[in-house]
Amino acid sequence: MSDQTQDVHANQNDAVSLNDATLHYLDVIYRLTATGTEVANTTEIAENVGVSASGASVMLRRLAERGWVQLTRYKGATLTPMGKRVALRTVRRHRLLELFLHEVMKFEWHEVDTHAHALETSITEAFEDRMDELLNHPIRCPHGHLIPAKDGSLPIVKDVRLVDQCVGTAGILRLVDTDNSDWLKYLGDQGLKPGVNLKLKEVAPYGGPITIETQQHTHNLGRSLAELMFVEVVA
Amino acid sequence: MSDQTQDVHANQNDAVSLNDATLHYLDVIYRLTATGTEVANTTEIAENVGVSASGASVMLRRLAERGWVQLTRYKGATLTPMGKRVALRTVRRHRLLELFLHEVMKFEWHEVDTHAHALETSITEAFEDRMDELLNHPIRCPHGHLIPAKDGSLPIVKDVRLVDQCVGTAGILRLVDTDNSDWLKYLGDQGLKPGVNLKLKEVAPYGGPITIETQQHTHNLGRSLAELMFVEVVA
DNA sequence: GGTATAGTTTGACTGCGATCAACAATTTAT
DNA sequence: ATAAATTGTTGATCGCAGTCAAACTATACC
Repeated sequence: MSDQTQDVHANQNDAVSLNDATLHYLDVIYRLTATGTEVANTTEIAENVGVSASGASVMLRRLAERGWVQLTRYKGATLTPMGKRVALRTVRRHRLLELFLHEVMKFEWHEVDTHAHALETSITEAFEDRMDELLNHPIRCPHGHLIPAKDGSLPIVKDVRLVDQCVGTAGILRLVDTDNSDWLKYLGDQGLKPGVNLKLKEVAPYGGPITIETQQHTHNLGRSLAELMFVEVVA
Repeated sequence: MSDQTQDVHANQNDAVSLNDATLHYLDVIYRLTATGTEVANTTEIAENVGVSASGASVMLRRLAERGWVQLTRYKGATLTPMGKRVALRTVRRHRLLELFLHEVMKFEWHEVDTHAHALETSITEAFEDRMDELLNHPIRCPHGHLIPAKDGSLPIVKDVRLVDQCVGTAGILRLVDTDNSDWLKYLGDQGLKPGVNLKLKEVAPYGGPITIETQQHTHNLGRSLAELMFVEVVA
């Protein structure tokens, strides 16, 4: 309780009044650790934030000192529960923004990530809430990623990896798990966006292409693209 | 052409890639000098930016070194033509955002300034353009301020100060020149927003109140509020 | 098990935008 | 015209987030 206690306390509760850099790092670490991988390593983080590895290293120490991340030297970083709350708030804003940009501002689904990124740390809470209302409390962004609630909770869904299904499975495309603009544009142009009904027709062995069928077309997709797709199986 | 030439050149053309602080100062100086007053003085600027006078003084020197402002020591600052271009771009974004927040996001007219301020330095150019399209290339923000074009030009209008008109003059309210949320709320609640038809009924002498008449009501306004209002006179 | 290599951290330093305290210039009042 | 009050600038210093070069693990290979 010496002299620089003030903003630590302010921050504890509202995930909002943190600076851009902090929010950006926490967001990156969240995304890197959300997918199975237990810890995010320095180089990965540095690349995703867009700074040198040494820069990231320094910043990670700061974030650890402030209680946002759990750091094991020479190993990697994870978010503390507090850090995760903050990150989820940024993720919420990002995904709400993506949907807003798509639905209201009529941007293409492969463009929204960039613009959402520019805005995610600047919008006011009222703006966040207003988007949520306007969009009717949505659950997913245009790519199908889940939108966390303000308390950090995530909706429960039945997404499964398309490439893990057996041939003949039918389902609804729910998520295309990438923010790579080119891939999104390609898939979008083929009509492969969340909501579309599809059936798995063929899976070539040894990482080969897969064949899927929609109402209109049959598509042949390379494995790396196919691996981005998650579906809800329908009986 | 030594070693730190890069961003000076980048900035010269696109008013966009400047940091928040610079944009904020230029915006403030623009607003302070737009209304007749030839130069903006340090204290005024400091107050409007929200920093100490000494902080503003230092920053002003930096802005002068970089060619955005014309500085006369102990006198005050004005924008250079280059600085004015940049400022007008921020003003454009701010006012487009205000209208967007009002029309699309359904914020009240007294709320939009705050939220627009949070966003004005972060939006992408595409977002700016999209707002402009969506709103049909508007000319005024919700309070009636003019929206500069991307080249910095301002539409030509016939706004005149209400308090300078003689009793009996009828006109359309075009501009309420303040961003004070309380005053705006008060006037808005009375229906005194741009677009409304009104007639000047009485002007009390010695800075006393004025009386105006609209379709529905007769309003008595203190001089300071009345002075915010600009009208287009109709014959 | 010792060494090359990839990944990580440290140290010295930079730029930016602030602060406060002290000082200087300008303006106003007597 | 000088003193007092106001306004503006400077100097020292801070915190933040970055850089590069050098030093330091951790691990994988032979």
